[in-house]
Formats: sequence, structure tokens, C-alpha cells
Amino acid sequence: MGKTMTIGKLANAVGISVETIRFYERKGLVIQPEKPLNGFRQYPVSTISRLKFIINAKGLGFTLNEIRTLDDLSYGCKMFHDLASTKLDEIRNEISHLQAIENNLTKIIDHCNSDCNDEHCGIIENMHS
Amino acid sequence: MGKTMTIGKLANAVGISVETIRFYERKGLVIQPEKPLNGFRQYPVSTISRLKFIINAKGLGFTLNEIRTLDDLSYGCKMFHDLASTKLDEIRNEISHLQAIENNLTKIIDHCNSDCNDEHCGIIENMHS
DNA sequence: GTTGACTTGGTACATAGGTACGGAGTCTAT
DNA sequence: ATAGACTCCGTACCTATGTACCAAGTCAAC
Repeated sequence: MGKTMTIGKLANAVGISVETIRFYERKGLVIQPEKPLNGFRQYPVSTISRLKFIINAKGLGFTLNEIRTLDDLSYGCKMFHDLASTKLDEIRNEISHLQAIENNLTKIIDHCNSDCNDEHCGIIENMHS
Repeated sequence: MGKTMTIGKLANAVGISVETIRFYERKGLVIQPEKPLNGFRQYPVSTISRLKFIINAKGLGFTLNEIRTLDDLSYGCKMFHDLASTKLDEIRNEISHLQAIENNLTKIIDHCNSDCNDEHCGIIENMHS
């Protein structure tokens, strides 16, 4: 059999904490390897790739549950493509929402720059209704 | 003394739940009014404005803690202006972050549209490293 | 004078993604 | 053989913003 490593080495290799790996295990994202007599997990080297995949998917905005879904469907490229499209829609909605807030904040700031004094601020008044 | 109302009427008037008002009270965002003998809160009408302010500030991206800070400083227009500027920076950072994700997802989707088949997907492979 | 709606305080639950801790066992180096 | 590092499992804790539930008290209408 191939090379294996303990959870600490694995954590070091991918730059996350031991606790996080155990957390992913509880969530079903990382399969708990068979443990030899001493009770310590011995991970195959391939688990490094697995964790990097999880980290990269998180970086693309996928939640841990969504990453687990990818597995459940024993995904191929098409499946992944579909989920990425859905995620892209979500991200764009979030961006739109934030841009609306950005516009409103900008308006407020502009207004305060020109029309306000410390005694009276029309914007703050407006926010009370 | 002016008109007062129970928590249920107040909740109705602003469109949030009784539980939420009690939650805001625990957080110090709404001052618990003096309670008459029967123990029921009697809110002055001005609490409606207060709650609308909270709701509007939340709509601008402020957290409940930040809204409480506004009070602590007995804010005027200038103070509010500064906090709005800071919030605007935060929102813009969030937007940039999401746009980076948007770009990456778009690339992936484009790649899958052209270069992938179900046997081999270079993008998914890349995500493992 | 009873029924139904309302309110009270306190607490538990929920999401998401971890972090922290504690006591016990084990491995490694000297 | 002993110190220090590592690992085990289970559980509690964290942020943020509420929601849900409970038993008990109160109010308004008929």
C-alpha cells in the first residue's frame, strides 16, 4: 500500500487546521480513513487533493453542503457546469444587491457633503420613516 | 401623556414580529418602556420611527451592533456621514470579492462549454491542486 | 364569567463554518 | 524511561439575526 500520513501532516500540507479536517470529516466531506491499532487516522496522499478541491470550491463561493452534493451525484463535468451556472446566478444577484446599497450610500454621502449641517440632516430624518 | 401602544400593535405598525422587537430590546436597540401595573409594555408612538430607522439602516448594510454604535455617540450628521463612508468601503470590497468569483466562475463555465467532455474536465482536475 | 387573543420572561433552536478545550492515550527522541 | 509532541473523542463555544416554544398572567368582548 501507498504512503500515508497523520492528520497533523495533512493539515500542514494543505494549510488548514487539524480541527478543521475533523470538522469536514463530521460533515462527510472527507472520508475517515481506516485507523490502525493505535487509533490514529492514516490518510492516503490523495486526501491532499481532496482537501485542495474543497478549499478551491469554497473560494468559488460554494458552501460545504454544495460541495457534498457534488459528491453525492458522482459528478462529471456537466453536473459541475450546471452547479457553477446556478452559483454564478446567485453571485450576480448578490452583486446587484450590494450595488443597490452602494448607490444608496453614495447618495447619502453626497447629500451630507452638500446639504447638511450638524443641526439638521434630512437624510437621517428620512430614515425614520 | 401621549398615545401609547402595546408591542403587538407596534409590531403590526412597522411590519416586523413581536419576537424581533423583544430581540432588539435585549440588544439595547429599543429602550424598554416603563411598564404599567399589568406588566405590558406601553410604547410611545415615537418608537415606530425608531424601528423604521433600524430597518432602514439594516437595508443600508449596517449591522445591529453598528446601529447601536450610532446611538452611543449621540450621532449627528457628521458622525453618520463617516460611518456611511466606512460602510461604503466595506460594500465595495465585498463587491470586488464577488466580482472576482464571478470572473472565475465565468471562465470555468466557458471552458466547460468548449473544451470538456464527460470523461475529462481540465477545470475540475485543476481544482484538486 | 368565560372564551380567545394578547403579553410576559426565559430559554432553546436555527444557520454556517469553524475554534477551543479537556482528559486520556500514543509516539518519538534522548 | 521520561519529556514533549501528537492524536483521540466529545462537547461547548463563537458570530449574527432572529424564530419558536412554554406556562402563566391579563385584557376585551360577548
